[in-house]
Amino acid sequence: MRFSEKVWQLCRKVPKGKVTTYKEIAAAMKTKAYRAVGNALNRNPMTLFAKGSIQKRDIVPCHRVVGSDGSLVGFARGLGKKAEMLRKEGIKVKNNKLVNFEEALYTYYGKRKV
DNA sequence: CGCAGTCTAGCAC
DNA sequence: GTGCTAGACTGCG
Repeated sequence: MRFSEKVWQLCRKVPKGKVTTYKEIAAAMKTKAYRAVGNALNRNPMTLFAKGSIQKRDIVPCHRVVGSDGSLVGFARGLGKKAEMLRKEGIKVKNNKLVNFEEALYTYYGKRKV
């Protein structure tokens, strides 16, 4: 479970109006299981995991997590919903893809130089 | 476009 | 308790 918890915390670290990628999260935890990251986000956070450092009030904003391409991959609630939420946060989405992706991209390493 | 790599969670035995 | 399958992904051919 440690894995999932870490994923959620990293997700919560993402400020509003910003997004992150599975790759970044996985890299932040020194892993390469991008799939496992998404998997953890998919199953656990939605069910509210009030345990340990995780606060039930602070659910994981899984909608702020996008693919490495800045595309709205996955999301069981519906990509359209995800896009809408992101747009409300100030992130522009076009055709299930982030317009200002790199602009709104939040990295745990500080910065990412193109 | 299709296959391989990586990790966790769930189900079956 | 151990083993196999499936999955919100990514990278290479």
